[in-house]
Amino acid sequence: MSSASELCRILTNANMTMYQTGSSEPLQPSLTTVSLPAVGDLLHLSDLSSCSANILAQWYDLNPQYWSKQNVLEWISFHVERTKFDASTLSMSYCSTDGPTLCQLTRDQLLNMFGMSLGTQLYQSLVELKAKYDLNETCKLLDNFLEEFPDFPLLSTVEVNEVVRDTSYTDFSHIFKNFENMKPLSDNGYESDSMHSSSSGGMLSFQNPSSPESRSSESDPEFSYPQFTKVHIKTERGEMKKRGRGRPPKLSRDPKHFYQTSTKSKHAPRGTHLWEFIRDILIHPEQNQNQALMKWEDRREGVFKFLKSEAVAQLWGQKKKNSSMTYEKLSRAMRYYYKREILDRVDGRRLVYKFGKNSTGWKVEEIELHGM
DNA sequence: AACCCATTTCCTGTTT
DNA sequence: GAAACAGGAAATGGGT
Repeated sequence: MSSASELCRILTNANMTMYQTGSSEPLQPSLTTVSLPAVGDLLHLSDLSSCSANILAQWYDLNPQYWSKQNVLEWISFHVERTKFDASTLSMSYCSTDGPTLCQLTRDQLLNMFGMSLGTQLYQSLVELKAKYDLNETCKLLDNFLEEFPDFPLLSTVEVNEVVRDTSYTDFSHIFKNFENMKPLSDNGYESDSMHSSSSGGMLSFQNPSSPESRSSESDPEFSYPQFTKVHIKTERGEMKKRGRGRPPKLSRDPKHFYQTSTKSKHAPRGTHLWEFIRDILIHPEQNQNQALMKWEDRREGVFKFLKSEAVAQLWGQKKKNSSMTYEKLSRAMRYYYKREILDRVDGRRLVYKFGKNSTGWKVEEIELHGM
């Protein structure tokens, strides 16, 4: 195989790995701009960019493909605690499984087994972890390639970041940007199956899940903010001054809960605004686990309706890592879109909205044109 | 650091 | 009366 086709194959595989989910906005870095971190740093980088960097669990440092049953169990336990999932509702019929079997499960299978909330969480985590190790392997291939073809002409177009190759580097932001963009999940978290389905019937066990209460969620920096009630916030702030209107500070900013996060990517995934999230639910209804969350009222006109408003809000909250999202709050954001003409008002019809002239990507022709 | 943007949060009042 | 809708006000947090 020629060096050019070899490089092409490596990058194609990498792209397929990272974009296989058909995200609505796959920010595809071009060959001319992609920054390639040195292989030796890759795992480290993905650790840093992962929100679970502080979890030194064995499973976290291992490709899911190689997980033992115990690793799988630890991983599930971790997510049960993280989502404060009521473990007692889990069916014990899901017997133990090892990593290879787990990796064969489809998203639907996971959702069937663990439900919408935990299932989605597990699926996302699994896809991310798989991608993390797949990316690592891709870079190994690339490093080998670079050694083998040091004078490959296309290399002048590839930006290999020297700062990263230098162990004294300090700034990862540019890499995080790329890595963030390369996230395997579609932004909405209900992407089509990227884990190939196979025979396995999805046998997972939950022998001894630690109860959700047994440990504080502080173990996960990303989910370190406990659920405070309105009362709590009011009391806490009321001592300083009367709780004004507006948004209270996020607890994750509290240093007590925000330890060791200086290396974590500080920005939420970009590129998906609320209206895009809504649009994607509408144009990919098959990705909602047969939940009819929304529907078109008038496809041509862009009129749509929320069927399960709170479920959509929860999904939006999940995406924004905000478990307290509600339809009431989501709808306020929707109403702000009227002024910007991203949405047009639909009077007199509850839960019905209409895309405006400043929204894109929802028209049938657009979708067909761009293969969305 | 300061500013902007896109929300998020809260709230009061109105409509369905 | 409950659920939505409206929209003001203020706050957050990522990005520049």
